[in-house]
Amino acid sequence: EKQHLVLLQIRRCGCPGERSHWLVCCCSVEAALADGLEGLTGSADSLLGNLSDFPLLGNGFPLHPGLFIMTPAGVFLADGTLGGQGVAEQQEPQMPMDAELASVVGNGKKKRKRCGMCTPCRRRVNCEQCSSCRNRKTGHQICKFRKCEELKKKPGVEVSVWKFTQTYLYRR
DNA sequence: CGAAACGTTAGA
DNA sequence: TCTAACGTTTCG
Ligand SMILES: [Zn+2]
Ligand SMILES: [Zn+2]
Repeated sequence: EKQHLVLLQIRRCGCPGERSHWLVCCCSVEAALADGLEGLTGSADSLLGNLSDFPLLGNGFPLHPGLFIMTPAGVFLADGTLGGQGVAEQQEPQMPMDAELASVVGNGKKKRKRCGMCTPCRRRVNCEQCSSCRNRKTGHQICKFRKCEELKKKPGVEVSVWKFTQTYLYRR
């Protein structure tokens, strides 16, 4: 099924030495309404249907469909999906990062929490013999027998593809 | 590379 | 304010 998102801000990504791409910040309709974002009052339906709710869309951002790559660090427009519309000249490279943008971008870097369900998580006593236990003062690591199986995995960059249409994004 | 040390942050 | 412990940096 489709999941609609409210577009908060679009700006050029400031990655040094990289080809430029767009950073698209969005949030759920519910979150936008709860926050009372300027210009975003009313029902979800009216939000999604009205281009004037997204002023940045009228500021040179290409409206035709493109592919977006969602990562914990933000939403990126895949290279080569714009069909050469002079993207590079359309916006200042550095816009001030407001709180909204920072929270969206920062989500990917938040500290992960133990799952609480795996066998190590359910263990409640430190063994006091593993290297983590013995080295607790300087190591700051949980007992090796209590280390969550999920946290042992790489921070796993979850990437999914989103489709862009006139005024909203939806997940395929 | 893995392990240790360090810096940091979420929660109590 | 303190503790636990994740993420990052440094070490071997
Ligand atoms: Zn232990
Ligand atoms: Zn776990």
